[in-house]
Amino acid sequence: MKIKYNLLKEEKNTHARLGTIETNYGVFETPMFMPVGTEATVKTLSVEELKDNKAGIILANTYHLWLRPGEDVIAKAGGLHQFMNWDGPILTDSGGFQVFSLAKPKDITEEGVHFKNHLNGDNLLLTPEKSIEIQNKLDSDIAMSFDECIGWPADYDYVKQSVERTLRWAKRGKKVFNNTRQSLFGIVQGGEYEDLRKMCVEELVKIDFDGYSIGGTSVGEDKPTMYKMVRFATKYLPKDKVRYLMGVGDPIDIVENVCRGVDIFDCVSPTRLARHGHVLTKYGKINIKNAKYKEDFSPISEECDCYTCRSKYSKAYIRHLIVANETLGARLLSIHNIRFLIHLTEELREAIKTDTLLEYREQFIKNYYGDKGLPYKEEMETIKE
RNA sequence: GGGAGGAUAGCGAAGUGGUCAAACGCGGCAGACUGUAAAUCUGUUCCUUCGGGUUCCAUGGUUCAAAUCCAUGUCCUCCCA
Repeated sequence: MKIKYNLLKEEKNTHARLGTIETNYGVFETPMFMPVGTEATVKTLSVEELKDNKAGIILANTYHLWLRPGEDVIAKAGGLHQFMNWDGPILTDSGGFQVFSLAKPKDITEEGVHFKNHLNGDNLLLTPEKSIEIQNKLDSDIAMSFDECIGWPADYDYVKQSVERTLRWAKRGKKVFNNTRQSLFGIVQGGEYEDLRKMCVEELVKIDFDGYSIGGTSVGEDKPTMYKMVRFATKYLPKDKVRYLMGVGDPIDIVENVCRGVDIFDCVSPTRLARHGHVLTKYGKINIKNAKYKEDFSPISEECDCYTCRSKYSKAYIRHLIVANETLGARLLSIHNIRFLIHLTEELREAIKTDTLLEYREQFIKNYYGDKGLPYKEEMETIKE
């Protein structure tokens, strides 16, 4: 069956929504943070650890799995869930982000995108049809349309023609889509231009997708610009479908964008930061490699319920592991950071239930940024309007 | 006892008359990272009141100028007895 989004409640003072999503592999609540497992693994974590972290859904990447091990291998294994031993929901990204991170402007044509295989240099062509065909075989719960993710800043004319092409690609993908167990999402592009975001939403809704995501953010823009882009999309998106903000996972961005009506987030940052020794805490991000933690034998957080903190692994020990380049360090911090973001979404859900989201936001900012204050000028208008 | 080669910043190691406060690597200290070509990348690492000061085993010497040449000493490595 296709996924089913149930809107349970809208928060009184913001655009935040409480909901659930039913899938073939269980139900999860939204807002939700989705850990990224590009290569069919959330780096360093076992599926048991993901469950323990209460991950409702995870993400894998079409581009990477296409190159290695190949979608046919995964189909033979019985699909991605079987292959990676994960019995929860999976969303596959289409390869659209790799258009931004790997392709050059000249590689992007109406037909699709020419890549150099980053593993062996082969010339490859990924098209909207090919992306969907691969995702159908991977048998994820949610497939994404193949889009052009563009950087920021980008001028209006370029964004306009790019959005129009992304819409044509979305149509082409939908046309060949043929997996009845799977849902297909459309991606809202349009840069920072409200009329383009609006037009994109309207055209996507005409095509009719099972859910909608917001793309083209966290590509170099400042935070107020990102929040504006998000609001230019959520403002026009249908309320009965889920909204997924792609690639966003800075804690403050999750709080701000939940306030603006986003239901799902994904981001590589908790795992990447973990591998580099950065730790998310209620009182801000810390770099555990700093010399001041050398003899700090206390856990990262007394309040955190993640495996790492529950087990009382000390900062000094984790620091040692990271400095010594031991994989356990990356794993303990990945567990903690992912749990931190998922726990954050749990608290946001509570605040939505009790209509106290603005208060929660204010307290969160106070704790997380302390005296430094917000890293941007407050932009309350886009929460309210 | 004889011979040969060495001693350079926390460590390893370039440099063998001026362009040297001294390449590079490691280690140290810090920073970045947002749909993962990312266990990656960047900065910094003698002292400083940022004017400058003091360095290349030690001492003495040659020279306008020495990490670099000469003498002596100390220590290290290898070879022969």
